[in-house]
Amino acid sequence: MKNLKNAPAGEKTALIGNAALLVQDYPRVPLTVDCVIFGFEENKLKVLLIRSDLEVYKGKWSLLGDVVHENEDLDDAAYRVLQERTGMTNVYLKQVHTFSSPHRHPGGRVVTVAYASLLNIKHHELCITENELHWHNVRTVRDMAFDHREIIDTCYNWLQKSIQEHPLGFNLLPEKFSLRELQNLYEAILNVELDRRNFRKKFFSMDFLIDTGEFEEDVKHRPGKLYRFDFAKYEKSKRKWIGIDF
Amino acid sequence: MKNLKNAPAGEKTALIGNAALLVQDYPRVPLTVDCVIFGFEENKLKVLLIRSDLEVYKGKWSLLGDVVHENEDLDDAAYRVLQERTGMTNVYLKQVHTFSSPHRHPGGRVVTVAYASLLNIKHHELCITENELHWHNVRTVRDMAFDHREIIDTCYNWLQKSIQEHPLGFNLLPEKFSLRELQNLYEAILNVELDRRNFRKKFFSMDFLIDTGEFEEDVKHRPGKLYRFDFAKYEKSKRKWIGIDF
DNA sequence: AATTAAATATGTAATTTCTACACATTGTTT
DNA sequence: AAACAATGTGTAGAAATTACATATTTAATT
Repeated sequence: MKNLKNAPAGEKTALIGNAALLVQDYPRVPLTVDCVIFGFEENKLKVLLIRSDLEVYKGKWSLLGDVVHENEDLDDAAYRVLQERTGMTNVYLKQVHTFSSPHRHPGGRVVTVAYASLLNIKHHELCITENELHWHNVRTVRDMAFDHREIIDTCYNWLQKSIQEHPLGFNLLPEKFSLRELQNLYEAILNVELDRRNFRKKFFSMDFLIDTGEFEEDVKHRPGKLYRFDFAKYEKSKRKWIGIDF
Repeated sequence: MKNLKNAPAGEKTALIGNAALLVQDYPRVPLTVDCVIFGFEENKLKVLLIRSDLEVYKGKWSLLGDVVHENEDLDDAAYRVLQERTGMTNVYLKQVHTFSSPHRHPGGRVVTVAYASLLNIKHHELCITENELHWHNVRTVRDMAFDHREIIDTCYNWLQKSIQEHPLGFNLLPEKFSLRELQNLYEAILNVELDRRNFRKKFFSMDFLIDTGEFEEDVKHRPGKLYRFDFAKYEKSKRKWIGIDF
């Protein structure tokens, strides 16, 4: 945050009185946000993409992004993109990483801040009709514009790590869900198979699941119990976790 | 990464042929990097700070930072700052978070990307004489310029989490270290007291410590064995860790 | 109505990891 | 030689993880 040009080493340098003048001379770069919007449907982790509108990326898929406005906080910009594209507010949104490779954008230097957001596909109407807005399989989607495949990979890694430490996954499920749905979610995101019995044991022992007394409907087998996640209890209990392990 | 002004909804929009023209119209912001340089000495976690050279922050402490140059990658910028200030290269450096509050800089909007870096104070001569460059206690240092206290907090949280999952701590120690030094490091960073016997057991069971056959010198008690960390073995063994827990 | 199929629901034993603690060893200092 | 201080090691109980089997409930089938 500081740099004194032409300040001879060792010489006592005067303080800078006018900070605005200093900043005026700083190089400026175009700054954007890109949202990696994760959803969950048909037991697959999905990501929301749109067709690129750049000629050089014709036919390729692109994240939902936009330029950051003057004096706009990055979080605000990300929420704005989300609101504009999905109509949703109050969803989970998290800054993950900033990408700055000088040639990542064919139009010249553009730095972008990647946000991950998780939302329940069912709660969501793809109301915006411009371009083609689609859910894609996170692991298999190819033909991405820019460095967006790399951005998705980074955010997907972040997601895999985070859902093991925080109850983020519930943002991808309906408010009431069966244990099978929960397990499917974890298996899809972590890309592993888990033992059903141990999975249930683990979640019940954490004691954040509330039995709603209701059952699944419209399933062609024995309906499972529906649960809600007790966010209030979780918030109160947040424990500090010490466990060196690598 | 895309936004079409004045595109009537539903209307088929033409592809953009000239990406450079598009980017030309993007708003631009001053972009800096700030390095949170952690060190370890006298069993305390330290952070390297310099006096702010802004009049409004007279007497306050500031992180080591600089503007990002044209077409410069952020990682490169952070390494450059580190090199310029400490003369060190090949040290651990990691992007942690980007801070963008519109009024975080008194000179106007400046977005900064925070990097954390860990280095061994002994390997390091504070050769740069301009301003006052000092190591400060991470948890107690106050009177910080800008939002640098918040940036340090964020990076410190990142560090606490990371040293439990990755062998980063060894970058803060001499190449050969005693188990007591290692434990002191963990206790200082995590701000807890650990059981000596269980700590040793844990590290030995991970099996990444190489007994050098050498012993501490110049200690006024029974010298402890000196170990090295087996980075090569660690790299080969990186295990994928599945453990849902919150 | 009885049978089959499929998924839910639950229990238990063996293993591993974590935790709390006690004692012997080695080198320094008095 | 004795006292001291820190290193080095072991063990028993608790807790968490893992692997695996059987009963239950509902829908679909005969």
